[in-house]
Amino acid sequence: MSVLTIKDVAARAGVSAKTVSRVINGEPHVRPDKRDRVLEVVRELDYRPNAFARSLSSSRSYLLALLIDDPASGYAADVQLGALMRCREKNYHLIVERVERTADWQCELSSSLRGLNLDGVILTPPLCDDDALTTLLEKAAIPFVRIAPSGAEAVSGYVRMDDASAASEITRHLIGLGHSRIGFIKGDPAHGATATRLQGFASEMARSGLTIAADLIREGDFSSRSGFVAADALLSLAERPTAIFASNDDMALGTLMAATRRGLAVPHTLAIAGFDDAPSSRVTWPQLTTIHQPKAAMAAEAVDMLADPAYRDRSADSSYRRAVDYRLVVRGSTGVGADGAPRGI
Amino acid sequence: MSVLTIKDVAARAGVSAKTVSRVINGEPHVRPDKRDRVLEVVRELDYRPNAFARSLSSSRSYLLALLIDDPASGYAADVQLGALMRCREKNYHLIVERVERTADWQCELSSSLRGLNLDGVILTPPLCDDDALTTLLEKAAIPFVRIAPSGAEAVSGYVRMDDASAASEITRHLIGLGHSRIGFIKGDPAHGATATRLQGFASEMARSGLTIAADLIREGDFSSRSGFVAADALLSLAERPTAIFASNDDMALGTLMAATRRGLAVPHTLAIAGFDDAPSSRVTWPQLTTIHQPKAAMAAEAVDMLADPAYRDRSADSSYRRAVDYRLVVRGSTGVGADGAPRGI
DNA sequence: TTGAAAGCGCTAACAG
DNA sequence: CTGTTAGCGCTTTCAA
Repeated sequence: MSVLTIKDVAARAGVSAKTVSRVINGEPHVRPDKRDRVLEVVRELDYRPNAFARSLSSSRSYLLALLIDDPASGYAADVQLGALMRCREKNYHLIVERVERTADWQCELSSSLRGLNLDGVILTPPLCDDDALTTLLEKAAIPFVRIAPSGAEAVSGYVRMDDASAASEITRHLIGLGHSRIGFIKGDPAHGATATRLQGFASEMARSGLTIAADLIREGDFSSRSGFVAADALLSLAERPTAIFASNDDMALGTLMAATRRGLAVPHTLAIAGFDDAPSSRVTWPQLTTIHQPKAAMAAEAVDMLADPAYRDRSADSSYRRAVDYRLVVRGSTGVGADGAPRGI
Repeated sequence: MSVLTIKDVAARAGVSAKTVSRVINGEPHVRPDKRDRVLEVVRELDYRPNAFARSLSSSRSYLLALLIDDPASGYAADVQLGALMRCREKNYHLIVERVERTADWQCELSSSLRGLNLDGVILTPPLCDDDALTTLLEKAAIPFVRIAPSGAEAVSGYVRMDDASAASEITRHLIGLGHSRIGFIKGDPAHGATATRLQGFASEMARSGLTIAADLIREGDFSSRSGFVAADALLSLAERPTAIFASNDDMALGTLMAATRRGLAVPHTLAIAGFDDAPSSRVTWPQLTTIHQPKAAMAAEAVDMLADPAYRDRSADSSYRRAVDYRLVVRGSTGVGADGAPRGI
């Protein structure tokens, strides 16, 4: 069952294999009539070039890898979707790998990726802030782009959002609603966004002349479970907050659970705000007020960078550092309609 | 910066390239001392065989593709995770592709996959029941395994669960709780599971001598939004159900939203059951009673099948048809603890 | 048990 | 503008 090769096409079209190659790759210097003839045969025979042969002889593999810490998170799903669609458009393929923090993850990952001749790697949080990982990729000379990194400007291209401003904006929204005792639930310390979001919250509180009681800031790890625990502690305070800003949606859902279990009306007795606009932010009643982060668009930009041949040499160029816009999404967990019922649906 | 090749290793170890190849691939007929020496050099040089060269000359690519209809769903995420981990174990790579129902998806998909020399493809619902797709793969001679297909036994290997029995079991649970007016929300008609789950529900109702009023069965499409709409209609019935069985968790969440919005106490006034044990089934209060489906394990089995060289020729063997066990998970949306509060956390 | 030779299907480099 | 010649790095044959 030998497969159709470039030679078959060449023979049929009455040209050399190289000419077929030129046509397929859109190279110039082919006479229009020959080009047309080749394309015709390609269609006729339904020929597809073998990706392996192609990348063995050229330097490009048309293969990107998406490295993910927690593939089950809604965040990862959105990023993946964005990358997937852009890869499809550009005729790239996407290999997804989970990076587990086992004893020798570096070795495993390295052996996994190095044989692959990848055109590039996309790093999602918190991997984008892992020095060991970025060093590894640099050593292996594999181009990479970071999504939502928190520091290390010059390391590589990246796509990020201004988390601090976004956190400030959602805080301002809560303050504008009349809240002054606002609880805050922090995320996983391994994520750069954890510090940035807290900072955005704190600076906005300060700007509004509000002080933050120390016991209103709680630890979390971005899981809904941790949000539940933190919120439960906040809600059992003698003087409990009238609003809680959980620094991602999963923890905001945990907060909503804790409130519902105690029979507190949301948003009337307790307002809740999240961050990320995860799919799950829309599956509760009330729905969550949150910050929309264009995760899919960010991933698509990352693909664009890696697909750009110039990126390989100029990955630290400022043109490969992009900031995308966020958007405050006000829903029922903080908002009330004219009828006094939570906004939504 | 030419990369390390098998020749470098051969030279260093004082053997031929072929011997190195034998060692790497675990072939027999190599003297132990030579084998050890080669392995030593491999470690020393940190050599990784080039995956492209390997698959160009052999028939295997160590590449599997996971085809997904809706990558944003919790279902897809779980399946992907399971496949990912098993691939890692077996030194396979996983390419994820979204299959969009555009005009010429077949052509796109075909060109996307055919050049890749895939060792196999994993089909998730509802793609596993798409005849056009399975035919396409058969024609291209690409082995595939279906996850949770609803029919076509002989088409390929598969891993499935007994959805009908599971639906019966959860229905029995509701009946055992004293419910007799039970609403049912159907899923997307394109999914085979939609019919099977309804059938399991209906047969258990019949077995218990209960009749199902026609207006208690509602259409949905597996989205939480559709669950909300269907549940809202059920709850506005003059004689509303005391329990609702939504045939997946997303729709059960929509049901919970509708109930909460109306101020109905769950599970006291309305019991809710879902199906799938999606991550989101645990982020509400109360948490959802559901059927646990071992999605990750199913995906892992699929990988095992495709990695088995014998599968290529005997994909229809009965040994490649597996059924996995489900498990009823009772949580707060139907269960009440000793204190009268919903079970959970 | 080992190695030499001959490709896998494609593209880079060079001629024409 | 077009074709020829060499490989890319590995595995397959087959002979030793």
